[in-house]
Amino acid sequence: MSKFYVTTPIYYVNGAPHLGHAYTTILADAMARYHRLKGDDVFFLTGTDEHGLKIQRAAEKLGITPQQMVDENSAKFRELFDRLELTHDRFIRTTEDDHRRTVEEMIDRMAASGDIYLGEYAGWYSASDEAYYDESEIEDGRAIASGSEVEWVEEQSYFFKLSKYEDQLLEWYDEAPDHVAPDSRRNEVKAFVESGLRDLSITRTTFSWGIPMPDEPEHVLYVWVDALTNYITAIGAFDDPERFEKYWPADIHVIGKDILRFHAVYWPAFLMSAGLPLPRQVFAHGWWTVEGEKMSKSKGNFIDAFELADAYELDVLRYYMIREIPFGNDGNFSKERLVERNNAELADNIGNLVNRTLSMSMGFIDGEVPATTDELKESIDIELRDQAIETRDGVDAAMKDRQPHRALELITSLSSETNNYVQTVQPWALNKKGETQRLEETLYNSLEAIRFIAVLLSAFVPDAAGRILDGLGIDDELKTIDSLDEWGRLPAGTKVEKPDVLFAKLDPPTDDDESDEPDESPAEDAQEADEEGANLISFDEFLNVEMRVGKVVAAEAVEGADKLLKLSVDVGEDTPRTVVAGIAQTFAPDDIIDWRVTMVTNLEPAKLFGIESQAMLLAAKKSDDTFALARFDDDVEPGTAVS
RNA sequence: GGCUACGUAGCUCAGCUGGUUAGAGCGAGCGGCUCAUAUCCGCUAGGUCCGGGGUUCGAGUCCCCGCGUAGCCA
Repeated sequence: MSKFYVTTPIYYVNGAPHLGHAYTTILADAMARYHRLKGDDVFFLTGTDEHGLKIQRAAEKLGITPQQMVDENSAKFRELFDRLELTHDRFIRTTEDDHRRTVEEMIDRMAASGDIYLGEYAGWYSASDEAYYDESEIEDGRAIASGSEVEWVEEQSYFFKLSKYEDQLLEWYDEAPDHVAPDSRRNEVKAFVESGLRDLSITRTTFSWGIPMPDEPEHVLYVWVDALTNYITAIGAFDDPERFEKYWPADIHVIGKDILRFHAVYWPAFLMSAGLPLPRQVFAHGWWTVEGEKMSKSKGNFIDAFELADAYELDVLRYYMIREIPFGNDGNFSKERLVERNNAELADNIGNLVNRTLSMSMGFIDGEVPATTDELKESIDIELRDQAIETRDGVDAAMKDRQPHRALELITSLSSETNNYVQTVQPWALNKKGETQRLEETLYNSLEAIRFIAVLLSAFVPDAAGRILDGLGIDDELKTIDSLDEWGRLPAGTKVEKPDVLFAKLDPPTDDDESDEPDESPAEDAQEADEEGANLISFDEFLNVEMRVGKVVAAEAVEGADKLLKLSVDVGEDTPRTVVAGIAQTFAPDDIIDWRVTMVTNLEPAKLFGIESQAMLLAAKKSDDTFALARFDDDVEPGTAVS
């Protein structure tokens, strides 16, 4: 019996669990279930990451302790995973005692290797991103990438000698190509390491919510040593050597691509430093978009994991998420696709196969598995058997290759083949003609094929698979992968029973459902219009443009620019706006004083010749390249809205 | 900007180290069966394999250039 240790990332408890959390954990769960089905000794770990400045600040804001806050938020994840019927063996929390001890021991070992030293850290830090930024990544006190505020931080910090492990890491990547997967991720990581590694700051003194550096209580361990170490805490590292040695190294760390570097560079280096074996594989999966759009809070298309679980049967959700995208790729979450897959593959193909076969068994042979002759004689029977065996092997290979989507594809194909078989041998015709022996043979083969399908399916759609197996009335020992070692183990005389509808058909989403979608942003509307090739904007979009009547109170030429005038325009505010307009070749400054003109007042400011223009003047360019302004009569008050 | 991938039928994608008429699923059209969740089965659809150049007896599959898309560059 071999072992299988699979982990998900531990999830940071600063928000509600969403689609992505559900996806990662469901995938890991399917792997865990598959290996249990094979009889492996499985340990499946998930949990929450609970330290850090972001938590500390969020708790302060709410007037509660960090501990209260993480207790509450961690519970949501635990609840979700129960709700999704995930089979983790431990839900770890980084605030647990054994974790603190493990981290301390980890640090001691790294220090003993001479890899930890005290230094000075200075840089631009964003608390909300929990990241430091380079000078070049900052603009106006904000990180360009995320737009979040940064502050200059200088502090003493302990460092880890990451640079020392460059060569060893590169060796590890080459030693087995699947240490980091998929290949594209491995390339990225290699390129990163090859470009040279800097030592890593691993402590902070600017906050206190974390595990203190041993003997240095002023210093708190900063995210990664703390978080990554959870993978060994959970299986008793340093506490329970026997258990640890049984499960470590992990067979696969399933992660999202955003945390690849930490898992494929820092973590192995930490382990090398501590003298521990490296994980068998770090596997980064992709992101889900939602109906073609990147999922984000600001877009309002955020899919809450609980809502997802409310909306669909667990089996359907699991099947869809695993089947839809090749593991490692990005994918698009679409209700329409989910419904399609459910209806075509689960309901019509698999569900109906089970239903029709069991119906015939009930109707033609009294619901009792017939006795079989020893050898299959008909070539079509032999083909079905061979296909079942091949599917079993193919599924196993696909799981080894980390292609769970392929495993599901193969199982569905076997179901198709079985439908085909039934269609060809026509048990209903055999029944009518009274060819009892052949009828029994064909029904037996169909039922046995269904057993293969259901056993293989039980890692992915456990509830439905369980109901099929119950319907076949077989003992537990015939529900394992081992029991698929040969064709024909379904025992004669077993009473079968037709299960309730396995997979209900779903109605395709209607336009009404679409409009139910959380608020669509103007940007999306614009994009849709583009896609349709129409140059039209919606009324809402139009309303986004704020236009007002402006009175020109001053005007002068812009030095060095022969086309520009610098204007002061009263748009009904306390102070006039400065506006730079390209109309100098048509109008002299004095011409336009006191004119009531049309201004766009919510345009983002632009700098022209060093002058910030705070609004835009509307004008028509005539065929002779002179301008005409959109003007109002003098009795219109400055600031009046134009629509 | 540098690096790395990718660009194949309406859609989603397979096509390993170059070799017979480029495949699958879904969708669409036509036909068949009736055990079944109006399910299942069969047939059909002829796509410049992003564009151009090159290597080769032969390239979707290798090389170069261009266009486009994505990811990484603490």
